[in-house]
Amino acid sequence: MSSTEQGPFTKTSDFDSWVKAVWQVVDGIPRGHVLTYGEVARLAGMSRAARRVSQAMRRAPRGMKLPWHRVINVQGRISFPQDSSGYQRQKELLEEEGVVFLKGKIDLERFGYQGALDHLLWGEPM
DNA sequence: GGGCTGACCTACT
DNA sequence: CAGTAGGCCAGCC
Repeated sequence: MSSTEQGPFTKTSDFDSWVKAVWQVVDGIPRGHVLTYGEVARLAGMSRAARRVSQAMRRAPRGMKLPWHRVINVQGRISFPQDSSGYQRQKELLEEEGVVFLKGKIDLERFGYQGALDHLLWGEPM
């Protein structure tokens, strides 16, 4: 038993399996909510692979209709350059679902998974 | 094999 | 709050 376990995916050949796990996690994000790259990586089984989540989503087939726009960075911001078409497209899709941008940022306490659970337990803040 | 890039994250200043 | 530094690791040259 190693004390420095990193996860079930230690070989490159396992990366493809992990990619599919990422697709499932992203596909499970409810409308109107978001997850960070790090959260998706952890839920898929590799806590330190936040940077690989974008690779995984880019590999997804078009027909899958993956809700890629519900994945943002831990700062609550969209990870595309602000002047890119990808940024605009992602922001539109999210606002269409009721996600609110405040000064270019999304309140993770409110629209993230953890935030949703907290609201159920503690009630709506404000 | 080596070096660079990137839809990232944490910690520190 | 902004900026920096180190860590992460698959993919591409």
